[in-house]
Formats: sequence, C-alpha cells, structure tokens
Amino acid sequence: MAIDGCSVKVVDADRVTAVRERMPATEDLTDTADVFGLLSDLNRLRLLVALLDGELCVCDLAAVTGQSESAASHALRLLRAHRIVAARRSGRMSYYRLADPHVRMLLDLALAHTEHTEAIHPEREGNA
Amino acid sequence: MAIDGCSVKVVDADRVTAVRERMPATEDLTDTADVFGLLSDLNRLRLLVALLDGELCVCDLAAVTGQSESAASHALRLLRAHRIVAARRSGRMSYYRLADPHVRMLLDLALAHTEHTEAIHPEREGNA
DNA sequence: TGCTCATATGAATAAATCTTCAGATGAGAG
DNA sequence: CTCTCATCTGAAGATTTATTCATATGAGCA
Repeated sequence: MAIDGCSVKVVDADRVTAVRERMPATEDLTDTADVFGLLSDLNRLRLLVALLDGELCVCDLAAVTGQSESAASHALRLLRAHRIVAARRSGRMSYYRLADPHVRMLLDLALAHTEHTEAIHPEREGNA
Repeated sequence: MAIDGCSVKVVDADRVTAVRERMPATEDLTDTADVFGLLSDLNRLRLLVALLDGELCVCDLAAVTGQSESAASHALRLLRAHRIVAARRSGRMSYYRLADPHVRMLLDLALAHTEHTEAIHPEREGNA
C-alpha cells in the first residue's frame, strides 16, 4: 500500500519512476474502478442498456431485465447513489433514466465491440 | 431469470417488447460485464494503466502498483486468462503487455473523464 | 549439481457482493 | 380513512472475490 515502500528489487528504475508519475491519483482510480464495478453485474448492465433508449418505470425495467422488482429496485438504488441513473416520480411510479453521459459512452463503446468481437471465453492460459 | 416470465404488471408493453428486442444476447452482455469486472479492482486497474505505456516485468509492476509480487502475479494471471494482457518470457523474467485494444480504448475513455470530472462520491441519494 | 532469484500457484482466511424475503412507505381510488 | 398498488428498504443467507502465506517451478550462475 505504501507508495514508496517496495522499491527494492526493481529492474528498470527509470521506467518505474516515470510510470508512477503518470499514474493518476488513487482517488481518481478508485472512482473509475467503482464505475466499472457498477457495470460489471449482468443485471445492472441490462438495466443500463435498457435505459439507453429512454426512461422506463421500475416494473418495466424488471420485466425487460428479467429480475424481480425488488432486485431491480436494489440495483437502481445503487446506480442512483452513484448518480449513474436518476429517478423521476409520477404518482406512485418511478421513472428512471441514464444520468451520466460518461457511462453512456462507456456502454456505447463496450456494446459496439461485443457486437463485432468474438466472445472471449475465460480460464484459458495465454502464453507467448 | 425467465425471458418471458414476469410479463405481468407491465406498464408500457410496447416499449418493453421493443427494448427487449434491442437487448444484446445474454452471452455478449455477460462477456461485457466480465470485462468491466476485471477493470473494477483498484490494483488490476493500476496494472493496466501502468501497461498503457508499454511492457513491464512483474516485479516492476508490483513496485509501480504498490502490491506484493504474489498479488500482482495473481492479478496478471487473471487478466491473462481473459486475454487482456499477454506475457513474454525472457530468461527468468516475464514481461507483460496490454493485449486487448478494446480494453485499451475503455481505459483511455475512462481515464480521460476522470481527469476532467469531479469525483462522484457515493452513498448520497439522488432525487428529482 | 546445487544455489539463488523471478515468477507462478494452491489453499485458506477475510471481505465484499448478490438475492431473497418480509415488511415499510406513500400515492391514488373508493 | 381504508384498501390497493408501485416502489423502497433492511436484514439474512448464499455465493464470489481478494489477499496472504507457503511452497513449487524453472532459468541462470557457480
């Protein structure tokens, strides 16, 4: 965890120093990792993809993503806490929409590639 | 989990059907979610950011990212299993490099935004 | 051959995460 | 004001995931 702790056994000290200087702040990286984490769950990802086209209410989101309304609500709550989605209330219904253009771009980019790329199936060792 | 199970209590049936049709295949979404999951850990993210500039050996990666060499090796193994990084052996050292241009783009996009965006701190409720 | 170093691995503990269930909240209808 | 409906919430159990420690592998060197 120490920024300057394990400097023993470094092979290319200059590269290490240079890369370290270019490395974004821990706080920024943590935020980025958190965003990726929110996109890393299949059901949350489905929710967000569903919202790419516009707002939907919770029960429709649950139907589209094939999860219980409770599960959808929990997921939406998490996404809302991170300001990735926002809610609009109308009567007793809540309409959710994508609220983060940055995340929209990440989704667009990711989906564009999955459509053109072969599925990468894990647990195979790479060598070279 | 049923694709057509919870069609009860749907508000806007047409939207639901339309969004469902546009929804990518579960297999593709799972792969995408997996990639996001690999980017969602701070130490793995640091490893990948470090590799944006070119290859590094394990001990230098450990030094740059501030983790033990064992932890770095575990993380690299995971990334390698998903073909996100690749290894080159030279003598007793392994040099890792970024092997997935798609992931590189996601990283570039994400980092570009964290540099310009205020940190979004979680656990605050959004309303509107 | 035997030693050392860089990396890899397995297993175990520790920690975070998802799902479900039961019940709470709050709006509209009668 | 009471009932129902859509959504929200908390807590518990189940599953995943990360980190560490100990040890294995395998290359280079003496």
